[in-house]
Amino acid sequence: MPHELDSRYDHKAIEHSIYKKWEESGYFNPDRVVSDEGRVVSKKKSLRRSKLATRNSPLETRPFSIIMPPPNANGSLHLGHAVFVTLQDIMARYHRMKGNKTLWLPGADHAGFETQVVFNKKLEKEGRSWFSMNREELYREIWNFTQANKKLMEQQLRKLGASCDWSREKFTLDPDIVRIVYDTFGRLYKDGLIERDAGLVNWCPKHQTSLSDLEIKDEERADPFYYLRYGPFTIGTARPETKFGDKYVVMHPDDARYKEYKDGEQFHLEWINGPLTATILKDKAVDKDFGSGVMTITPWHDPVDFELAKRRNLDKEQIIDERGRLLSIAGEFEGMKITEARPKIVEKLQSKGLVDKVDEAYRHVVRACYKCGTLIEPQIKSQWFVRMNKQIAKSPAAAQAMAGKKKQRASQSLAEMAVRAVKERKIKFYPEHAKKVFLHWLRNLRDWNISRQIVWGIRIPAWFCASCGEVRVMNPLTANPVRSRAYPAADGTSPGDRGAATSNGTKWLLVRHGETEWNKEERAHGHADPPLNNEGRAYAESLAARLKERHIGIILTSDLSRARETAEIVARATGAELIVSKGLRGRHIGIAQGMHHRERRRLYGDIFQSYEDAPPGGESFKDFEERVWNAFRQHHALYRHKNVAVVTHIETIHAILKRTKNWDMKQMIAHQTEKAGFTEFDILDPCPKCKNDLYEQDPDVFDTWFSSGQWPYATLLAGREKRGSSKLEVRGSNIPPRSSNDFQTFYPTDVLETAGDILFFWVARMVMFGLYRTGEIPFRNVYLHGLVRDKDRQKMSKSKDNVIDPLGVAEEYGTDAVRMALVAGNTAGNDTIVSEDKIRGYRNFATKVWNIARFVLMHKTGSTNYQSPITNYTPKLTATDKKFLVETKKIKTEVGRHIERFEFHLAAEKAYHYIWHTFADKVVEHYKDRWPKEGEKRKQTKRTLERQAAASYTLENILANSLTMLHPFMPFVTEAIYKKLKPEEMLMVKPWRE
RNA sequence: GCGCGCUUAGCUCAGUGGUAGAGCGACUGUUUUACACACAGUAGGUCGGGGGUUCGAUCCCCUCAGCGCGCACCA
Repeated sequence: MPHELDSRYDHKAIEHSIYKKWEESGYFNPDRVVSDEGRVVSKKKSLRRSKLATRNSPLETRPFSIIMPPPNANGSLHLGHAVFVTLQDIMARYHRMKGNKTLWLPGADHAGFETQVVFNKKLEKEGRSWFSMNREELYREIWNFTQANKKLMEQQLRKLGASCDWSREKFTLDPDIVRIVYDTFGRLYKDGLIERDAGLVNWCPKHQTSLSDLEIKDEERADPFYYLRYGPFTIGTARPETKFGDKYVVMHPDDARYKEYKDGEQFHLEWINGPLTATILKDKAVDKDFGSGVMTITPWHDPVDFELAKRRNLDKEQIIDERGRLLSIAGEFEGMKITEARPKIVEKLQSKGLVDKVDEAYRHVVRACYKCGTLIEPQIKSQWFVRMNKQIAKSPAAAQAMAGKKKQRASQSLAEMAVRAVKERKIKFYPEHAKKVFLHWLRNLRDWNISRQIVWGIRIPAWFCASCGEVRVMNPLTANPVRSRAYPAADGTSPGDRGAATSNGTKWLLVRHGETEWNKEERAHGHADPPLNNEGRAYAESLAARLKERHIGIILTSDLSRARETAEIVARATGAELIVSKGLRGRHIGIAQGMHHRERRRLYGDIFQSYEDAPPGGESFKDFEERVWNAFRQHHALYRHKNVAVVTHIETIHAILKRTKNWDMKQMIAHQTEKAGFTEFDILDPCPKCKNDLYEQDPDVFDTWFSSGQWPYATLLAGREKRGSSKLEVRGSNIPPRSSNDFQTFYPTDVLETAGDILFFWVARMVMFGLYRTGEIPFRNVYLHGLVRDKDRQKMSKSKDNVIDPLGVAEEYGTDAVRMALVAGNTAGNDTIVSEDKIRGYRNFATKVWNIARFVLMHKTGSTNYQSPITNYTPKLTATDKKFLVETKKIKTEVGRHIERFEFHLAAEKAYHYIWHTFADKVVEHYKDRWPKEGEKRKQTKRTLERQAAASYTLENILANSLTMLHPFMPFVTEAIYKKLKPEEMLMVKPWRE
């Protein structure tokens, strides 16, 4: 019997195959136009069909687009993701049924720093760390890690019923996305909105990178506050360890207590490590009422002091290094961590009588890395900053280029552009008050540091001339190719480099040879010629692997075995041509040859540090450098258009670096050996300033939000280059070729639906970049959802063990139940409470819907269940039947209106309430009377049969409408039921208004 | 310090200028052929305190209190 239904809805048996049918139908792709019969027809044809044309009135065929916030490809989806999937899917499904050309574009984010931190935790468990890995290794491993997660995540999105267009899926590291990100960087640079500057950055001593102002969290805590005697003054500080170099003492110009002192006046004092000359400054930056009203300044490690020093052009000195240890200025405290040093410094100050008093319970706010909680140590660093408040001189070149027409706009900054768009109500916020928060933030915005000292991300497309430091910004994916060059994703530059060329297209690498027994014994080689040992050969193999992906054409090496053997191993692996050059030999050290380094330093230390003096029987550094440089220059002239690896001796590398970078001996010696062991140059068009062509690329990568901030237009433009989707074609469906103008069709997008906590991180940046590059807002509406909490209002976290795995509960109660639980009671901007009880409640509702359908199908015209003869009777609708029908349509319209107003909870609750408490409780109950009860002997007349036919018709109609209105919320169970009702059709594309 | 919210039934939350709703929970009854993942019913709130506007306020305004969040350079 065709309409036999079990009394329970078995989601497990059905969900997977339903999703598969949806996906294979191709209806997730907006390029498919749906006819009323549910078949796909070509666009031109479909418009000629009058029926379709009627339904798809101009209003309804307008496109509707949502770009999915790309989940981080570093873990599996949690309930927060399930919330966005549900809300966005509701909109997508509703608009698709309404007849809009609906695009929901999925993606994944590489999530730079976050992912590298997550990955590092994994490494730490294995006893490894990112700091002990080279760039390529680390990049490759994280690449594989994210790809695996991404795949998993896509499956999870499917499980949640996401009706997104997989053929347009994007990853933030896709080459076509990266190209656009590079382009934006270049244009911002040209417009003067991105500058490289030595600014004070938030430095995380654990992760060894700078962070933006948004990536730090404030933490209130109690620390001792020390009052120290600084000459005639008393200064207050919570950080005595930064005070070693303080030589300016500042007070407010109006402070009567210090009126006898004059700005610029100098005095001598005894300080932590001895006498010091200090200068008095009068400046309004000082708060008279705080502490003693006098402070000394540490510009290198404090934002206020930095600003003051910058404004008044004062000296700045670094006190604390990147690992959080004191530098040599600290004298006896050098090398100590600040936590360790602080009490000892205070002790010393005390012993010198310099401590006035200590306030032990001083409460203040410290800033910490938002990922690891390590205290942020401000440092001065040369980094790339986006100038948020700098006026763009003319209308932005970027927007003109993209819009293809001139946009006349007044001079304004990135922040002002965004403020204006919001104030002009071009972008609406849900909840509305988010607008105030948004504007408040924009108006207090500071420059944004986008440099990150990590590997995982899009490498900044900026090069520095190795000789004079001149900056060159270019898009390596579009710059004029001299020759094509393939960069694999794992080479540490960026996957965007694949198959692309830079303006000159070649790389020169200076790499060190493998180890010999002499190296192991720490004996100096000179021109002695021991072979590689086992470790040396193993190193050569790993070097070969590292170089293999770089398409090395030529390997230059010296004729000495250790270099030459290393080079041969690399040549075998890479297929590169080997060129042996005696000129590249290391320094000839004469009598010191074979000596232990310590011995050599003891006997000849001065000579080896000197430029002109030669050791007995050996070369002076000057002669050595000349010889190496000549050889290097000759080869460089011959092979500069090829990718070259120079496999040679560490002194040779040092000599080349010294010449290239114009170092003196001191600078060269200070250069760290391990860094020189793998030096990478790009050979570009000669530097306009100094005519040299060796460049080094900035090793930093972009803050991840710099790329995701461009997501709306990047995804839509990137899609332009690709036609069709091989992925879906493989599955045997007939997806038409990708529309070539996604950007024109779908931009600006309709809704940006995302978590409220990334309003600044993401939403604000998208608005600014969108306006800057396209001249238009990226989305018309911003809907923000809150955090998911458990029934005790607790934030879900692994440590609290209250995490609900969305896929787990979906497995147990059905995806539909989870989706309903996530949308019911979920208002814009507020946190959502989800408990298993709530999910169970909506599972019960799914069963309810199922059983309504069971009843309707049992009483359906033609059903064999009751051996109903009503098939032959024309339904004669009674007034009640009509009333019921009208009511359903009214509710359906209201549900739709709520969705359009972003009142998803009201829509869901309305549909729920109607279906359960009207349709089931009243309508179905009402119709039971039209059929004879069991055992009842009621005479079936023409009239009763007509009334039964009317009941059947009405019930079926109400069921279809109920399924329609519920489908956006509970897509699986509704589609499953609809399949029983109309086996040939698909509810997902059933017109909403039918 | 500045800004933004929240305070409604035991719990979690909706909601409206005309003296309140849902889910879960509690209690009573019911195995009636759509559904016990159900049905019928019951109890439970002076809508944080105070003041104002209004014919009328839980809803609008002011104020106080408690809670939460965001921003902020007080060394």
